[in-house]
Amino acid sequence: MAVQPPRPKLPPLTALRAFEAAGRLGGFTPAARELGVTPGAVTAHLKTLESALGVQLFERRHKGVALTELGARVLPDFTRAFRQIDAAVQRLETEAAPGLVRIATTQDLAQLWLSPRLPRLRRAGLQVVPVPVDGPEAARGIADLALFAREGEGIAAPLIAVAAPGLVEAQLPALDPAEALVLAGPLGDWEVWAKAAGHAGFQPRGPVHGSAALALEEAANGAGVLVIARPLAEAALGQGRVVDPYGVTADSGVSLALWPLRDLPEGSAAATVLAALL
Amino acid sequence: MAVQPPRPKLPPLTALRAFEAAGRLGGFTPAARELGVTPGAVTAHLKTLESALGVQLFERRHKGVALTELGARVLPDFTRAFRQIDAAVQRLETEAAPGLVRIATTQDLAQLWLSPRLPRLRRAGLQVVPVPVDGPEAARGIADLALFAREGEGIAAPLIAVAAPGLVEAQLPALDPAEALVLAGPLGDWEVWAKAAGHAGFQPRGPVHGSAALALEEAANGAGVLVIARPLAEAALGQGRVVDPYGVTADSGVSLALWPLRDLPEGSAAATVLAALL
DNA sequence: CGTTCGGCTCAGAAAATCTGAGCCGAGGCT
DNA sequence: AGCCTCGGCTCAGATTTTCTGAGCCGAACG
Repeated sequence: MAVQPPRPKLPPLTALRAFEAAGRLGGFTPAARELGVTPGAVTAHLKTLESALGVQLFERRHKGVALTELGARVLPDFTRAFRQIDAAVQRLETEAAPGLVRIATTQDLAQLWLSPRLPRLRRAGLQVVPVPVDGPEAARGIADLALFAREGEGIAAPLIAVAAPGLVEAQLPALDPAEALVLAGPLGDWEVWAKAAGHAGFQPRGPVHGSAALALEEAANGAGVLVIARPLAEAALGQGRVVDPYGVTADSGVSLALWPLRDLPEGSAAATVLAALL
Repeated sequence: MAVQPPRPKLPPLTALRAFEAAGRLGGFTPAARELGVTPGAVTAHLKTLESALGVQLFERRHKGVALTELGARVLPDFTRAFRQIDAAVQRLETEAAPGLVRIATTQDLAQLWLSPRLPRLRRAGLQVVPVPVDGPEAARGIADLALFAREGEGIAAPLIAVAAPGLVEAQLPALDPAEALVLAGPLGDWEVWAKAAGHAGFQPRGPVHGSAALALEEAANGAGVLVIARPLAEAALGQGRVVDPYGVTADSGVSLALWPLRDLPEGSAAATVLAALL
């Protein structure tokens, strides 16, 4: 008879969303990435949900988690339901701002690859906005297109070395480890490039940058030689801010990929932009 | 190019829920009732949503609001989507606690009408829990059945007058305005009863109670005569705690209604309870 | 046997959400 | 005209939710 505490409430939508993501992706950590929160937050949500319902949704394994039988049974319903919500939101946003195309990408790709290509699209009346996200997983529902580097097919992204024109002058600069600027990540892989250039085992010792834009700026300012994926350096090469003194190209294995994050209606602004950029 | 503030996010689910409810119910106030919050909270949600999207979803009319053309266009998608969520939650809860049946009702009905009937159901292995809510509108999604007084068909709820047995003794108590206990609301309508009893125009002056349980307790303790819907007094009459000294019955126009808040699968615990209580 | 992976816990911080009270304009009523 | 009611708005402040960050722990990997 005890009529529970004051306000009976439905389980919080945000906890349900966490359950859905964790179930679909098979873990709290990937779910956290998708939701743009820390894993601890997901843990907390699931704990809330499970204790509110008095049921276990996940089995805690030594490494990771797995849906319980009950969890697996109800998950598809939630996946469907949230997909519908996302679709409705997408539609609303599209209708709210027709002609606006959001591209989820990294700061670097936005600045060095996308930005130079936008003016032409703008002139065609398409409003394109880069949305900075940590990774493709976090792009769910917040953009129309995704642009990221990834292994496999796409826009080729071979590695080249670049340096300030002033550094080259009459002769090729010697490869000095102390002046070898490093861009972290596969888009700035010195090892691969050095091998292709016949300097296998070369150890760059210059400053390490996380940002391609900054690394490129440094190179343009004469700080040294930088290995970088060509598409990122194209604008700077075109403006003569850097040059490719060695002419050595190496395949990094990754390429730039641009893909739709949802169904793009035929002839929609997003579809047009996608076609124009490829 | 300005890459907006740090974290691009999807519109908060709770604001979307507010939009859906307001759109479906045609106003912020009814939506607030359904969501169990104040109208101000709904106003705020809609403001958030509209400014996040940069779109007007509602036209503000002098009295109330109306969906804009855009709002009306997208509303059905959201209604469908949230219905799916609710259904998924219902299913999850049912699977989490099979045999548990939640009945949304008022404190009074739970205590005076439902409670006496539960032991029999419990003996049949059905776990029935009353969920106290403000009104039927607020019951959405948090219970399986709803039990409320309302105009129209249902379990008849004629008005009778009751008093403590000690008050009656040898003769009928005179109708003393000062000892006429009042239960607020249609389930305690003195005017209707008095007219049926041939005392048209009688003005009760006793204490006014909002709670039927409390009013009945007062009557049982000899505080005076109380007009109340018979179903609420049945248990007390059966125990001899109060008696019906006048034997006058008046139709209040309202009755008790018990109805399902969602599809009840054939043979489910909720369906069984519904059948047993009617 | 050290390292990595993934989840858990806890305290504190930040943000979302809610309330309550009063305001305002329009329409209905007398 | 004057009064009342209705429904939404605003604002400050309170409350609750949600999130982070740092450290812990056990198992699997190599």
